[in-house]
Amino acid sequence: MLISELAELTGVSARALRHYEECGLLVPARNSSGYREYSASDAALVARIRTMIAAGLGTSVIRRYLDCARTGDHGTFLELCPDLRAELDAVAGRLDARQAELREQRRRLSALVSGA
Amino acid sequence: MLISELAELTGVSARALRHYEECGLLVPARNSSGYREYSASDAALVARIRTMIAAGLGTSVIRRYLDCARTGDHGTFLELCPDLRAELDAVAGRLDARQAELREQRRRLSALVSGA
DNA sequence: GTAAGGGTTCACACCGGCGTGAAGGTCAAG
DNA sequence: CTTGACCTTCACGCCGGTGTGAACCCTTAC
Repeated sequence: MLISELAELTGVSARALRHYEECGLLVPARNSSGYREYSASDAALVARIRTMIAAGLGTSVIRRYLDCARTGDHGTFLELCPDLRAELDAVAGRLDARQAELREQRRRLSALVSGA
Repeated sequence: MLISELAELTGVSARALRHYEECGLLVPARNSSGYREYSASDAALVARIRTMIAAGLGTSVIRRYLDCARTGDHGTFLELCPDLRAELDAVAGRLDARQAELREQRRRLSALVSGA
């Protein structure tokens, strides 16, 4: 299918799909006219990518994640990529830090509004 | 005092002080050579600005906040600027929303790490 | 032939506080 | 006069997923 079809099917913009290709997340075949030709299974891949983006992962981490998944289809593939595990932990740490930071900001803001 | 003195006194970089001037937060006098000339009371103002930045306020909101404070030195000046109150509430809302979003991201990430 | 509606590849805009040069003026000290 | 440590005003870089044109090619229908 062409890019606009996959876009409508997944609810992701064509621009985003091209972006995913730029990042090496989802590289479709090309037909004789140079048009991107997606397979039916790509819709599921897009869904996985969206989930990971929604989890706060950057495209570079997602790429490594997907590479892990591709090379380790059998069993718990995460064990095959210890670096990835560390990377995910790092992301989690950053999320937690940002969360704590936001809590602190919120506290200061409340102090300003009430006590100003 | 000159900019580097205020910078050292407050622990804020000279670049940041120039940035605050750009944003209209702290506009110092100039001496005959064009050098910024800060007054002693500016140190306290810088501290207030830092507090507000730490509370998640952007420079434009801080500017309005300071203008309010300047025009309403007597009494509870926040009442003089109902728009400002609304703006602070809006900022608080955005902080809360971002916080909820981060919590959701964190949840999804945990699901990915454990359940992948 | 041509208009319409796909597709393609750049490449800038965003958001924002500040780091970080670059190019050049000012001034006290040697 | 010169060195050096200040100061000044630009102005780009960051961080990154995506919106939004611009300029141009493919294909189908009239």
